[in-house]
This record gives sequence, C-alpha cells and structure tokens, in this order.
Amino acid sequence: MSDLVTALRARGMRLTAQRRRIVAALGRLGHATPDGVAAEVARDGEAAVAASTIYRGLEALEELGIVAHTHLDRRAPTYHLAGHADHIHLVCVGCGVVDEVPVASASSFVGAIAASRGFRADISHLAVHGRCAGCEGHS
Amino acid sequence: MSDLVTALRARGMRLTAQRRRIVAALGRLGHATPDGVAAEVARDGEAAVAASTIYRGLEALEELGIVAHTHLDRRAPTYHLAGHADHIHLVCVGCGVVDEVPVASASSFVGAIAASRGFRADISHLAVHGRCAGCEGHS
DNA sequence: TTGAATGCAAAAAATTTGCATATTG
DNA sequence: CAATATGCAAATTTTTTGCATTCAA
Repeated sequence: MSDLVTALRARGMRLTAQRRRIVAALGRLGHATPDGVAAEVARDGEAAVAASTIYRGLEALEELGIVAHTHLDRRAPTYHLAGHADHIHLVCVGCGVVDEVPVASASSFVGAIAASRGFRADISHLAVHGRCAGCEGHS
Repeated sequence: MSDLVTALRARGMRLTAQRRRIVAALGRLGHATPDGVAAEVARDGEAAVAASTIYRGLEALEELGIVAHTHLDRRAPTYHLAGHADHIHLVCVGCGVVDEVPVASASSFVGAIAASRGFRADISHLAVHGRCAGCEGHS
C-alpha cells in the first residue's frame, strides 16, 4: 500500500480520486499555485475538480506532509510535492528568475538554530529572495 | 534631509503625508499586513487612508528598500521596516509562534550561495518554517 | 453504514484599476 | 505648472463556507 494511503488512513482520512489527481498534477508541474493545479487537473481527461476541493485537498495533503508550499512572489502560494522539495529556491527580485540550490547549502544554518533554539527548520520549501548574478552585475 | 525623502526624490517620487503615516505605523507595529497597516494608520488621529493608497504606498516604499515583506503564514504578506529587519523569523507550523534569530545565523549559508551562484541573498525578510522546541517535543 | 469528501453556488477577503481631483516639488 | 499621488468606487482575483449528496473504507 502506498505511503499516501498509509498517511491518510493513519488520520482517518480518505484517498479520493480528486486527491490522487491533485498529487499527480503536482508531480507533472513541479510547482504550481492552487489555480494552476486546478487547470492541470482539469487537463487530465476527467471532469474538472471544484476549486474548493483543490483548496481543501492541498490543505489536507500539506498537513500530512505530502505537499508543501512556498511563496515565490508576493501573490499566490506555490505548492509542490514534499518529496520533490530537495532544493531551496533562490528568487531574483530583479528579473524574477528562480534558481535552485541543494538543501545541504543551509545545513549549518539549520544546525545553528536547532542548537540555539531547539527549532527544527523545514527548509524543504524555503524561498530566499535576493538578486541573481546578472541583476547584481548591472545594478 | 531624511533618508526617506532622499530615496524618494532620487526616483522622482514624493513624500506625502500618507506615506509618512504608513512608515510611522509600521514603526509602531513592527510587522503588519496591509490591512493591519490601514487600521493602525487610521488610529493615528488623521483621516483614514484609502486601501488602494496603502497598497500602492507599501509597494512604492518596498521598491525603495524602505520596507520589506515576508510571509509568516499562508495568507497575507507581512510588512515591516527594512531597518527593523535585523532578524530571521522562525515560524512554528505547530503552534504558530514566531521566534526571531539574528541574520548572522545564516551568514555561512548566504556566503555559500554567493560563492556558488553569485546570488546575493537578502535574508532581511526571511521566514523559516518548522517546529519549535515545544511542538517538536510532544510530537 | 457512516463519516469524510465533493460539488456548487454564494459569501468573504484581498487586491487592483480607472479616473477626476488634490498635492508636491 | 506638471507630474505624481490620493480617494472612491467598481471590478477582479483568490479563498472560504454551508449544505445536500456522493463515496471510500
């Protein structure tokens, strides 16, 4: 039985076709806003899924640690599969480009706050803003 | 002449009473959503400021580097004075508590991505999610 | 069977936009 | 004066809610 099913059942939750499609859509997209997920889910052949179901589904899956979200820009939250979150996002405020670096880059930082505050950081969906090499150059 | 005026003028922008009040409100609040800023601005005696002015004002001030924003929760963005941003937020997904640690905690991380990608990270408004000591304990 | 989940449609929030008017520089 | 900002109100966009119905376990 899949991890997804196991995780859901452990909390008395159910694996519905819609939730499966949401997960599949995120797998295909990588990152997406709730709206984007809805659009992708609609493109998989079956009937469209109600917006409220998308929101509730993402929330449920996030609680289970199946998906996570981050804010790449000021507007909508961006969701992705937690398993796919093996990188940190570097968002350039100059040109909007989003680069990625391994989570290991921040291991010392994570270790420091764990030691000083007992805080266990989940940087699997961390977005760091700043300026990329290009934009920093012709600043 | 204040930095605020200088920064604004350098871009042909103007220092209006409303912008001054927005900055003052943020100074009093520390962190606040656009809505929160509007409420605080309204409490300072003068007439209320239109919501659109709050949004446009925050955007303008952010471009100038006077204020910055971060996302403490999934919903609204949280603004603060850039000068007040001398810390990183640790947001507990378990209980919602927001702790702060000095930006120096992440200096090696910042240095690493600067070296490897030439990316100059601005962690003055970084929010790291995870679980605080308390929530991690009785997990 | 039974409670969790969905669809739908309406309600709330949160932002944005157009434009005439007021203000700053 | 000229160009930038504001106020207002309407239009969008995004997210949430209530409830009858469906469906997974």
